[in-house]
Amino acid sequence: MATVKESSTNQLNKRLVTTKCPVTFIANKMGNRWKPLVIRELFSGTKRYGELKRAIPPISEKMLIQTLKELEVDGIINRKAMPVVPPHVEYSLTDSGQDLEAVITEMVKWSLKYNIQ
Amino acid sequence: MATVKESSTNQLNKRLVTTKCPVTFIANKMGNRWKPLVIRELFSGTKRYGELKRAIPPISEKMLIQTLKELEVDGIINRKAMPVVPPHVEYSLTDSGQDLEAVITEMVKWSLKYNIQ
DNA sequence: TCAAGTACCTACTAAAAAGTGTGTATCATG
DNA sequence: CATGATACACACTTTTTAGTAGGTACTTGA
Repeated sequence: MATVKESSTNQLNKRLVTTKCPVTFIANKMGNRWKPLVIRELFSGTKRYGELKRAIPPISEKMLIQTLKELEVDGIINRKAMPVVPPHVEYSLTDSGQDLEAVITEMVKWSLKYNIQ
Repeated sequence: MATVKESSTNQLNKRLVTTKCPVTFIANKMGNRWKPLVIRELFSGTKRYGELKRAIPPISEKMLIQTLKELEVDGIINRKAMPVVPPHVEYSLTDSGQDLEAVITEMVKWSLKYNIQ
């Protein structure tokens, strides 16, 4: 789903830093272009794939599922697929996903204080 | 220092997301491979370029100055150059840099709770 | 029977981030 | 007179991330 060269210095440093630095550890879980937006949507409750898509218009379908898959693998969200047709899939936050709210709250505070635009 | 194509969808989305999402806003300031490590070093006080380099062995000189420059541009750190030779440059956190400690504290809490390794 | 809606998958390309390697000026020291 | 230490600068390559553009299966409704 994204080929990674395990032996590169980039990967070595990434692993090194991730295991030594809690900030990087969490950043790898929630810190890319779309993850925070998806997480925020799920703070207000369980959502379907299509609902997330409509809630975040500029995201492409590829980036949306990619983001959802990574969040699922990292245990931040749950995926519940109903065996019906047309498909019906629901996403929700896990406990660790919910616990991100405290972190995000602090980030929002800082951003409001220093975001001048 | 890193050529960016302003017209790309990537950049459009980056700007869009950065202005709409406080998490992304702050992530752009402190969320890459080396920034958190540099910031952490500076939590314990002013440091010289060479001290930072020795404190974070795997970082390359290019990545270190690049990181320092970005942090300076973003107002997270101060750079104080003494007009002596050999050069003597000191880096320290600004107020907004200091204020990152609350954010980082929450991140550390989450990481300690969910970092299983 | 043809289009629309569901939740994806896959190959590909463009762009950005990270890393490598070399070079700079000035002085002190051996 | 060469070497080391200081704090960088710059061109370049590698690796990763983001985005584009197609396609899938099944069913309902017109």
